[in-house]
Amino acid sequence: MVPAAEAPVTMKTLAERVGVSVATVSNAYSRPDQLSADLRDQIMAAATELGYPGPSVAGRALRSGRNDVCGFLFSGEISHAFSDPYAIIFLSGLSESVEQFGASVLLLKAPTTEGETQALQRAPIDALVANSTVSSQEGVDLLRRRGVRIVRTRPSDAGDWVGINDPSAARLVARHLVRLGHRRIVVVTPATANGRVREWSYRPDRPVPGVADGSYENLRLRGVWEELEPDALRVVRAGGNTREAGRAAGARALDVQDRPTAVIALSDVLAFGILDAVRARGLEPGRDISVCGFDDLPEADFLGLTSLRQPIAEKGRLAGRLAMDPDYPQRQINLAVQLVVRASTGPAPADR
Amino acid sequence: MVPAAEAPVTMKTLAERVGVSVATVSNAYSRPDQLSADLRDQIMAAATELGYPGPSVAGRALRSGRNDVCGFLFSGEISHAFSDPYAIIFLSGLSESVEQFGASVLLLKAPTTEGETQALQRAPIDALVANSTVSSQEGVDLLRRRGVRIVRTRPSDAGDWVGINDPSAARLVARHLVRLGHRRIVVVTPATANGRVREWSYRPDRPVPGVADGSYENLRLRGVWEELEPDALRVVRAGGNTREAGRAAGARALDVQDRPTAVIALSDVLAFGILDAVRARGLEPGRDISVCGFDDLPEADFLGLTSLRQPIAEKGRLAGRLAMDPDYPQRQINLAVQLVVRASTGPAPADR
DNA sequence: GCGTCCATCTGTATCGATTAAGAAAGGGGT
DNA sequence: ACCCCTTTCTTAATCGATACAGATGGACGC
Repeated sequence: MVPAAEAPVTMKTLAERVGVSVATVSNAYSRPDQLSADLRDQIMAAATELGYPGPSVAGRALRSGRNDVCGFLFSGEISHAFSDPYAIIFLSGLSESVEQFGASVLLLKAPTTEGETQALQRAPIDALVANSTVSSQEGVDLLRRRGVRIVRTRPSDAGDWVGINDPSAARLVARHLVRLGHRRIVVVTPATANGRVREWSYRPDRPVPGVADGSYENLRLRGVWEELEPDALRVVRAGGNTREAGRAAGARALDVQDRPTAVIALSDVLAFGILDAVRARGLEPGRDISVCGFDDLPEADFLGLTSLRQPIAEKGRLAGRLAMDPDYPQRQINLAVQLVVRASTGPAPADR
Repeated sequence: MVPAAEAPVTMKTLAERVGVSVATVSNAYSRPDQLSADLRDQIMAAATELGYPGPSVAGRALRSGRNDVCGFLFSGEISHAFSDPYAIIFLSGLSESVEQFGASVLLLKAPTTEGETQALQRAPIDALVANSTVSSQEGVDLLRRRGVRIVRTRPSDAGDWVGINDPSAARLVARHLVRLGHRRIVVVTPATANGRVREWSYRPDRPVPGVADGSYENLRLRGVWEELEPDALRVVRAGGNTREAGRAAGARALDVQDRPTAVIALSDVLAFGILDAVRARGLEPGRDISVCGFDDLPEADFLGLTSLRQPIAEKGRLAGRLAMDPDYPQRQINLAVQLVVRASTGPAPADR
C-alpha cells in the first residue's frame, strides 16, 4: 500500500468527517457552551481519531488577534540578564501570572543590530513587559502601534507600569546612614555589560557616564544625594552586576586615603561582593564600615546585609497581570518598599 | 477637529497610497530583490509617513507558516529552572543561535495542569527544544503533528537531538576514581523540585524513586555502576539542585559509619555544596575524600573541583541551529566530553 | 527588424481559523 | 392552535499577509 499523501488535517477535514460545519468545530474548541455536550464529545473523538492537533495557532491568531504570548524585553546578553537573581525572581513572578492566563513568556533582547530589530518586530506577542532601562524606544513604539500593550517596570507619566519610587527608596537608605552619623558615602552602581571599574564624585547636574538619565540607578543616586551634604557623594561604577564585580568595586571604593564610612550598593549582588571586600581587608561590616544593598534577596538575610526590600516577585506578577488583562483597573502600580536593617550597618566610627 | 476614527493601516492601505499592488508592498518587505530600489524606498517612506508598523505578524505567520519563534521546554518551576547555572548557560547558547535566525525563544513549562497543556498547544513556535527530562510526551507529540520540529537534548533512536553520551561520561568519572583506589562511592543526584534528602543502594534492576528511566541521572548512575564492584554504589538524592541542597546531601553522604572515600555529584552545583560539607567536617577534599562534579562550570576551576566537562553553551547553540534550520545536515549530534582533573580528587586514603 | 530575455510589477487564490447574524427545531404558556 | 423563546447549528464574511503564475516594456543580440 502506498503511504497516503501527507493529509493536512484541518478544521474543515474534521467538520466533513463528523458532518457538521467548521463553525461548530471551532465552537467545540473555543466555546463549548455553544453546542450540545454530545456533539462536542463526538467531535473530540473524531479529532483524536484523525489526529487533529487542535486549531491552528496561526489561523487562530490572525482571526482572533490573540497570541497568548507575553514578551519580556531585557537589555544586554541573556547570560548577563539571567545570572542576576533579581531577574530570575522577577521572571518567575511574571511567568507565574502569565501562565494563569494560559499564555507563555517570549524572551526578547533590546535590539542592537538590524537582525535583532527584526526579531523584536516579528515577535508574536499580545503584550510586552519592558524591563529594559533605556533606548529601544523606537522599537517599542512600533510595537505599540501594532497593538501590543506595553508595561514598564518603572514609573512614568503615561502608560501602564508597575514599579517602586526609586528616589524615595534611596532616600530611605541614605537617611538611615545619615542618622547613624555617616558623612562620607560611596554608591556602587551596576553595569549591564562587562567593563572597567570607574569612579566619579556625584553632582546632579552632571550625568554619570554609563548611567542613563531616567534609569533607576540615576534616580537612586539622586535620592541618596538629596539626603547628604553637597559633594559628600562618590560613585563607583562596577564592572558588571555580579558578586565578583562587587568585590572589585569594593576594592576601588575602600582602598583610598579618605575611606568612606558607608557604601551603598544599588543591587544586593554587588553588596555581597562588597561585604567580601570589606572582610578581606580585616574590617567588620557594621562596625568599621557600613554596607547597604537594594532588593533584599534571600541571601541578604543569611549575610546580615541591611537592604532595601522591594517585592520583586510581586512586581513580576503584577506586570504579567497588566500585560495579559487589559481590563485590570489599576494600570499604574506603585509598590511599597521597606528598609530591612541588619548587622551590616551601624554607627559611623569616630573620625580617626 | 474630531479625531479620525482609528484607521487600521494595513498593507492594502499602503499599497493604495503609493499606487502599487499589495504584492509589491509585501515584496518590499520580505523580498527586496523583487523590485527596484527606487520603488522600495518610496514604499518605505510612505510606510513611515502613514505609521505602518510593517507586515502583521499573524497574517505573515498564517500564510508563510513561520513564526520565528523557538520554544524551550523545561520541567519544574521557572525559578528552579533558572537558578541552575547549567540552564542559564544552555539558554544563552540557545538564544544566541536562535537570534542569528532572527528568531526568539519562548519559555514553555512541561505541562502539569490543563491550562498549561493549553498554553503549550497554543504556543506559536516553529520548533521546540525539549530539555525536559521526562513525560510531557503526549504534548510534544501533538506539537510534532502540528509541524513543530522537535529537538531533544539527549540521545535517542529517532528524531533530532544534540547531547552527550551520559553512560560513558559517567564511566570516565568512575574509572578515574577506581584507578585512584576508591571502592566505596556515593553518587548524589539532583531533584527538580524541592524535597527531602533520601538514600538507597543502587542496583540497575531496581529504579531509584524520583529518577526517571531514560533520564540523564539514571544513565549516569548506570555508567558509574558498571565500573564498580557490585553493591559498592550508594545513591543519595538531594533535596534540589542548589549548593545548599548539595551541603545537605553531603552531610547525609558523609555522616555515616562506613564513610565513602569518594562522592560523585551529578551536577557541579551539588558538588560545590558537597565540598562545603567536606570542609565543614574538617576534611580535605582530594586527600581525605574525593569529590567529582559534572558540567565543569566556571566556578569549578576556582574551587579546584574535578569535573566532567561538557560544552553546555555549544550544546545550546547547536540545539538552536537544529531547531531553526531544517536543512542543517547533521541531525543527531553527540558532543565530546572531557574529564578535567583538579585537586578535589586524589588517591583513596588507606583503610583505617 | 524580430525574437528573446530580464527586470519589474500585478492578479488572485490561498493559509486556517473566528464570529456575528440567521435558520431550524423543539418546548411552554395561554 | 398560535406565538415567542431557547437551544443548537449553519452561512458567509472577514482577519492580513504571501507566492505563484503571468503581464508589460525595454534592452540586446544577430
